[in-house]
Amino acid sequence: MNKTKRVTINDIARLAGVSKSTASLVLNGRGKELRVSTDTRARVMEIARQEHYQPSIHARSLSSSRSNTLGLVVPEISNHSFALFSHELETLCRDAGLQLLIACSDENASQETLAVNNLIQRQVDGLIVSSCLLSDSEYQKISQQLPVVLFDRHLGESTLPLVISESIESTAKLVAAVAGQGYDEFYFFAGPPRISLTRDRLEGYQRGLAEAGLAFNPEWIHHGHYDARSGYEMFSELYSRLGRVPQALFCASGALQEGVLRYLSRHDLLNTDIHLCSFDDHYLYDSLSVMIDTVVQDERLLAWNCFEMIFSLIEEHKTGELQRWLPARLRLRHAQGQIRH
Amino acid sequence: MNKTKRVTINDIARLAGVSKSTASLVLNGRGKELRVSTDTRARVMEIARQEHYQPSIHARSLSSSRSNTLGLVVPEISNHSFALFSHELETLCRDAGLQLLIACSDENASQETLAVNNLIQRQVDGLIVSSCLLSDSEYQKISQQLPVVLFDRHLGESTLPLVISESIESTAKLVAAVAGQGYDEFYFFAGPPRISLTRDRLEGYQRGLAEAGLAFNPEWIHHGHYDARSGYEMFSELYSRLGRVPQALFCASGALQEGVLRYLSRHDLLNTDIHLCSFDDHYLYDSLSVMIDTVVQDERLLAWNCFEMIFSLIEEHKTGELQRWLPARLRLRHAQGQIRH
DNA sequence: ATGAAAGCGCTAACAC
DNA sequence: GTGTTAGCGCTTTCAT
Repeated sequence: MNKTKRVTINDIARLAGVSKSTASLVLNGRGKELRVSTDTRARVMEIARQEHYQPSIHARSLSSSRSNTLGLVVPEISNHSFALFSHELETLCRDAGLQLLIACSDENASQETLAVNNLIQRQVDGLIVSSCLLSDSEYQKISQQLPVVLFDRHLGESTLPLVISESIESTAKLVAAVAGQGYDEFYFFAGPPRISLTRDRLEGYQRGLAEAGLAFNPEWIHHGHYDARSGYEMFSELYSRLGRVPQALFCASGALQEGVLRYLSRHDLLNTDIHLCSFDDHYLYDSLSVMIDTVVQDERLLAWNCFEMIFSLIEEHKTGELQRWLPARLRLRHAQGQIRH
Repeated sequence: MNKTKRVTINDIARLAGVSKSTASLVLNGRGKELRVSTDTRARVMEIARQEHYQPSIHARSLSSSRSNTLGLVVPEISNHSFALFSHELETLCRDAGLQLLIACSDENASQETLAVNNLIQRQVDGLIVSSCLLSDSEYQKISQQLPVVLFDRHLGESTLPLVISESIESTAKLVAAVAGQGYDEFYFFAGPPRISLTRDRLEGYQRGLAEAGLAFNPEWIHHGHYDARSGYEMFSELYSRLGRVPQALFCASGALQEGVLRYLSRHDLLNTDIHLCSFDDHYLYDSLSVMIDTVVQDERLLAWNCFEMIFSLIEEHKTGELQRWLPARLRLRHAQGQIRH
């Protein structure tokens, strides 16, 4: 690697026979309003083009103390919902001339802290986080230094800016719709009990049961982690305890549902009578032999709101409501099937 | 946002009563070998901790002309294979103290160029790209300035470092296995004809047909783009032309297969007699009512090889083979089904 | 064992 | 209209 030396603004200025600052103005497109002559502008631009001048973001960030960079922390980029969200956000950023830095916490608190610190070192202009921490105190502190928007999960009663799908009500509706079909058991798989995500979905689930008039049984509740392995294990354990598949099961996340599906397909259980439902949809669910009723989040809408919020925070615009609960849809495949036939 | 002023190395030095350079040495863990007294070291570290000192990456990159940053360009992060790959690569980078910058080209040449330039401006220490360009000349030029590793797709006969799944042979095997089951038509969906990805898979497909003794018919070949919409449309067009589903169909990518599945499920065609096969696997395929035979790429292996290669290129280690064709597996679900029952 | 000073590439206030 | 200059925060010689 014989890295050829970088072309700097100094080189351009020298070659164009102007000063650094003039070159800087022109190259930043602000030559016009600042009365640089048309000649000079053309000359500088031309030389820059010829020399393939690439401004150094680092030098720029250093002196302007803006990095034109946004940080995103998600639990897992390979989770389909987060992938869709990230993709959308990346597009929005790119169109706005910002670079998105994506980091994964792998659903792990200390890794999350590491990732966040790393992003701060890189002087991101704003931070968007789907956090797996229990308290918002860390982010409360950070948000004194730079705009922070929490998304997907709220941290306790945090007052920080937040974008999230409404989940209690939608879960309740989903669960009520399913429970109303006359089952006498209805299991619930979720991650750690203390995080808000779990609590909300649990609350929705209980409300749903109540609405449908199914008496709640605490033994139906299972807690693990928000990953496929955990879903697999919880189901495995449940299956061997019951000696059969449960009548109905709600998974609080797509990852858990994934684990359950893996178990079912490996054990040739896909055609048994189990009513699955879950938070988070997947396009392939439409093609499954087993039908899954879901709460569908709108990742584009989430991304758009996050972006809009962080952007106005950064630009210090006054902005609307700083905590937004966005609507989620239900996708009831069983019901649809019933109507069809 | 009253951004409280950033804590710099100057502040630390002042508070610790030492000079900038001493502080720098200590904070970079090189205090020991450079004979800074244990006292001083402890004092500096302690103060840095108290003040939550976060070094500025930009300042550091500016003076050291290394950014500890790697750039990744993929067509679509929301594509499951790329998501898995990115996740894996992100983990490897993080563990090595590097930040991964992910950009999407959306399968679009000019967007790809934009993304790459952007990453170069940010002074990435290396670039990993799954390119949708036709020629490698752009990357040939770039690679004179910084290490570039192409992955997932090769550009013509490019001699640039490359990590890719072997696809001709594996496609041939897959297609032969399917075609050997006595169909008399076997369609082929792919993206643009000129890119190597398409050409390889087409070659594999034709070889497979030949092996199975099925005479190739050019009308079976359909070209579109590598996205789900295109798969949907090609299938739609084919279906209405034939007036029925084709007997067998190979999709050259997971995205195309996605589009086909969407069409099938929307038109209630999932239980018809169609033999699907595709490049790229998905865990949910195990749970589908329609069985799909696939070529399975090993994203972890790909990521690991890319990382290893770019890393040694950056560090200027001598390294092994610079073009690696990694093995891909077959996942034959139909055959498995047949064995089972 | 520690400090002073130059310089990385760029921006922006202020001269001229 | 254009140039001068002083930083931005850090690394890295070279002195002491």
